[in-house]
Amino acid sequence: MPSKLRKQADIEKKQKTKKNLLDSAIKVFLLKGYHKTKISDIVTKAEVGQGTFYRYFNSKREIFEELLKELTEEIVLEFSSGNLNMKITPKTFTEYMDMSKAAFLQLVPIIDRNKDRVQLFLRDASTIDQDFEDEINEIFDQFVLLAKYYLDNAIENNFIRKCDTKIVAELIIGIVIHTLKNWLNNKYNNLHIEELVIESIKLVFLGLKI
Amino acid sequence: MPSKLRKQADIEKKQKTKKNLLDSAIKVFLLKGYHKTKISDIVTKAEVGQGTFYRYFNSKREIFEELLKELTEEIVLEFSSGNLNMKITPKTFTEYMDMSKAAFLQLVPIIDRNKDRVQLFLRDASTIDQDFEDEINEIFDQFVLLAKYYLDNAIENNFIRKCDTKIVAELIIGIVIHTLKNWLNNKYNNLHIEELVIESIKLVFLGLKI
Amino acid sequence: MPSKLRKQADIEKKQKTKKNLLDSAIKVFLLKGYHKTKISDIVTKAEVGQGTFYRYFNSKREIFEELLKELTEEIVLEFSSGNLNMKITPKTFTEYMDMSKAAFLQLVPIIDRNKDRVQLFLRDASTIDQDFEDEINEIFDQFVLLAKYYLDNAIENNFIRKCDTKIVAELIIGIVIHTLKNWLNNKYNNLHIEELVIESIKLVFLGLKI
Amino acid sequence: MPSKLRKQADIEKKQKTKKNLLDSAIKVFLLKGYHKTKISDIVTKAEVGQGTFYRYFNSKREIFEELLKELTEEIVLEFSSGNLNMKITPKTFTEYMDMSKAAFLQLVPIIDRNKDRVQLFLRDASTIDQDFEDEINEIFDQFVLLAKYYLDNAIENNFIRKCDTKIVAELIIGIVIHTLKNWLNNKYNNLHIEELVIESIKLVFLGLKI
DNA sequence: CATGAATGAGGATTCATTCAT
DNA sequence: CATGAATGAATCCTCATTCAT
Repeated sequence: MPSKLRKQADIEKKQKTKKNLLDSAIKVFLLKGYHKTKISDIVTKAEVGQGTFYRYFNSKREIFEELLKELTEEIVLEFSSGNLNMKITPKTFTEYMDMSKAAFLQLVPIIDRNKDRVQLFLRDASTIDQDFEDEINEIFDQFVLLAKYYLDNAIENNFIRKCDTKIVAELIIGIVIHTLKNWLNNKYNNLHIEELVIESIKLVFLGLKI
Repeated sequence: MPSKLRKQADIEKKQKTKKNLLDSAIKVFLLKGYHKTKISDIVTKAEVGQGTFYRYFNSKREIFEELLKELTEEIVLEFSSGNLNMKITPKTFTEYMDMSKAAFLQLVPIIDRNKDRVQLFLRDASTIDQDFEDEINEIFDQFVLLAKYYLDNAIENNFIRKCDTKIVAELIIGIVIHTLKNWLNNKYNNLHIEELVIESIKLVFLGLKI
Repeated sequence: MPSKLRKQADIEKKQKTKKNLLDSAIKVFLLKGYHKTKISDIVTKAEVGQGTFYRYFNSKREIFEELLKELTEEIVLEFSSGNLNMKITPKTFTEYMDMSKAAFLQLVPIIDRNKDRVQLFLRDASTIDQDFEDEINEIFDQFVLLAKYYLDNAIENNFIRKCDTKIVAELIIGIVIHTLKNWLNNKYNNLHIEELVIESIKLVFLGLKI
Repeated sequence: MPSKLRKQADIEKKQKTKKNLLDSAIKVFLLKGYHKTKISDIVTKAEVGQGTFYRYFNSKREIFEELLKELTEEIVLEFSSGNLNMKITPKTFTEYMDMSKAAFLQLVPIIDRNKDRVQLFLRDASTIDQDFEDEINEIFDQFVLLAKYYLDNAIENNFIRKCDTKIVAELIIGIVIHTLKNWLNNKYNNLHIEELVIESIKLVFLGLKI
């Protein structure tokens, strides 16, 4: 009986169509911006019928939501996998600095795999509605909290000078996000992101003092 | 003849109406976001007829453009007035740091006077169209260039360590903008912006080293 | 007391303003067509305020009506003055033909004085509303009736061949109007209207036969 | 798979809807005039939604344009099919006259099939914009050129008297168009168009001479 | 399940007309 | 009397969404 195979094929086809729509959506969103993008732009890009869109998503907002969800899930996964946690307890200022560098560099592959999405969310998400703005801010805040936790820890262990760790954590995340945006906008044309990370870490840890 | 007085009165009335529309627009934009704002929202807020809007602006984009223009003009004025330039040549690292602090603090009143606009542009301008995104980036770039100029100068005079001044300038502006956004979003509820500036400068100049 | 003089001056000024508006209106109507013309176009051309228009006319239709009235009155005057009537009873076919030629040539100066109006009415009047279409047709019909009267007369006197004078009268007026339109559109660039009249009369009276 | 049949059915449906809109448009245009007609009048007549109009046409002007295009194409087809050319070389003045009569009579069925359109264009087209006025004039000019060609030919063969063929051709077309307008306006209530053609030809060829 | 024609509510835009100065 | 700023009704036009095939 082919019915089972048929069903399997159907499911695969459906998943393919959905992925096709998601991929098309992100391309168009990125090019025209979320607000200027029409459903018809997405289905034209995906080369499917207008009605097909509504078999998979209820609205433009929903497909955007799903795009964001995929990204945040990947980040959360990376977080919860413990990859971002310090595995070795640093013993010196330099070790602590190197470890921080390593922590940021671990995020690079995720961002590299999701360049389009990251760029889209950094630009458009906060202008859609309050819920999205909140969600974006929550993600940022998590990074801030993580950074603060490290900073507090480092001060306790006397690796770094005393400071208002809440503010400094925000400043660090501020650097990261702005740098990321510039990099995604190809502002540092021939520069590898690793170099940016290294220079950032050096600035934060060593400052500009000779 | 009263014709001249009449005309004068008319001109003042027109300017008042236009200002009313601009003020109303910024309030509504800020509350609902540029994209969700309808012309009818603006005229309702301004308590004028729908047609009145079109006597002064051709579209929603145009009124936004004018709001941006007013802000950039004020900034450019501040720039060109030389207020942002170093007046005293610093002689030591500390003098240089203090001077930088002072430079940033000079921007604070402009931002304070234009809180709404600044917040609006940082959030919405880049999502309207490419032209706006470019314009915003151009403004940022000017600050980056200024920062780079100072950095180059400081390195030449041996006040600070050698570094890739282009990147570091971007990092500094990144800190500033992100901090600004957070502050405008009332993230640092009870914190004075001066404290943020001071902490930022300290981070950039001294790093986290003990 | 200057009050009387003042009043006189006021009246003259009013007449001047009204004439200014009428002249401006016809120019704009001719250029953009009645329907595409806005009141604002007319007052801009006349260099008066928007409100001034409404001191003299209640609507766009009314100013058009007045323009038409002036023309029809002039034509009616010419008619009633008897200028268009045969003064001499023709005695031969040739005399009759010459007389007809003269009758048409008498209309030339009126048309020449009112070129703009004639062109405007021939093009736009019938598209404004039924009343205007009727009025235009009535004018045409009067000419047709006149022509028919002459034709009947001529047949009775054995100057011309028998024919359906209603139809032929219409045909003759058709020739005249179409020729007029072409001439007003500068289709016969270097041709004097007299030549057109002569050729027309020749065609109607003599046909193409050798 | 039914996809092909489906598509076929869709295409037919679309064509039907479009035709429905075109038919409705012409009816409303004719009744209210082009300028007084609103898009909503057309869709109400066609009994479709407002948005449906915009699936097929971008504006009122565009649907009018398409109506005109259909008519001109039919005329051009008739022209190029050679039906309007002389098939038999006339040998006498009478033969030439009969042939001319036949030529005009050949146009009658086209006009009869397209009464509405012809009437619409003769009345409204020239009041829409310059482009339309030009297009209309071009069509008239083609007929003038054809008439002139015949006249030149006839003079060469000594069938008719010498004359300014350009002017006379214009005069003839003027007769035709004016007559046509009157006929379409039901001015000759009980008169068959053939009678009009015959009387016109007689006038042009034989004149009024006995 | 896929399709795309049809829909109409929502929002933008125009312009004749009013009226306070 | 002249003015032109203000008005809002009228109309255009878009596009997310539905639904019959």
